Amino acid sequence: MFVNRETDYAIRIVRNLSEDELSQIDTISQKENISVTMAHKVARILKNNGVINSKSGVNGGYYLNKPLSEITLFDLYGAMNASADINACIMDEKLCPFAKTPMCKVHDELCRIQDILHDELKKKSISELL
Amino acid sequence: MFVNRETDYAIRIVRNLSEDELSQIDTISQKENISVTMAHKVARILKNNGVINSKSGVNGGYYLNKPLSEITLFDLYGAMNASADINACIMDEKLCPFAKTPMCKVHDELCRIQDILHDELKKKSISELL
DNA sequence: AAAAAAGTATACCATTTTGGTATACTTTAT
DNA sequence: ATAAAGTATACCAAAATGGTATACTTTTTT
Repeated sequence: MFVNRETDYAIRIVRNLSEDELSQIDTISQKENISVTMAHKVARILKNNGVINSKSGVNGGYYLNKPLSEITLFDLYGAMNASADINACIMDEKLCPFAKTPMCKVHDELCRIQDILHDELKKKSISELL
Repeated sequence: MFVNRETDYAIRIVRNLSEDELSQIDTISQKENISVTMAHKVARILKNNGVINSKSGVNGGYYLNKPLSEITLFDLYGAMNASADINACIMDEKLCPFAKTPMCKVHDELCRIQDILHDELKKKSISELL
């Protein structure tokens, strides 16, 4: 599946955050029906990849550094997945016997479709998914 | 990866077939740099899913029932993958806690993007990838 | 200082998917 | 009969997926 479970959870967690207040994982996990341990895991990954921020301790929680309207599906996809490429030959040309000489039409076409897909993921901000 | 190795092989195998002549796996596997056992495996899957046809025995081989220009990337993707859905919540609404009541914007948006992706896969015929 | 709330880190687990190979057929033209 | 070609089944190792468990550290409040 292109969008795996953790990426799905990431979207639903982030749409509960804002710049001006701290939100707790416990609350979000209830609201979005995600197990609390899984929600912790996903939030930590998002933080380690710079998509969200946090404050530890009592009254702590997660928050955003920029408005929700400036975070896209592509940002979340990138944070949760090793690669956003749709085919291995795009990521690693060694896998494509025709990458260079003279040229692989399959590779070209998949690149084109990937661009369209990425554009769509970039177009949509998470604030539009509330 | 959205397009896995076997699906990639499927595209490169099919683009070597035609309606009017029989092509042998051995030849194709050399031409496309795919191991002969893997090429056999993929060809068999394609045949079992009705995308290509074959004739056994000496001078046998694989062939097409309709022109290459009428076979799309979507056809091959469908034959090689259990589902063409980009998110589990699209395939199985039980996985989406908000599928129905009242409605999940994430689900809706992913459906929209999936439609765009599928349209692109349907637009392109394999004859354009020679 | 102690307790409580909240995030952080690491590690582990079972299951499924992926990518691939091996072996042994069956079918058909020569 | 033989050889060429597709067909079927089964197996395998490695990686990805989806998830849990345990044990921190950090910070506020009392």
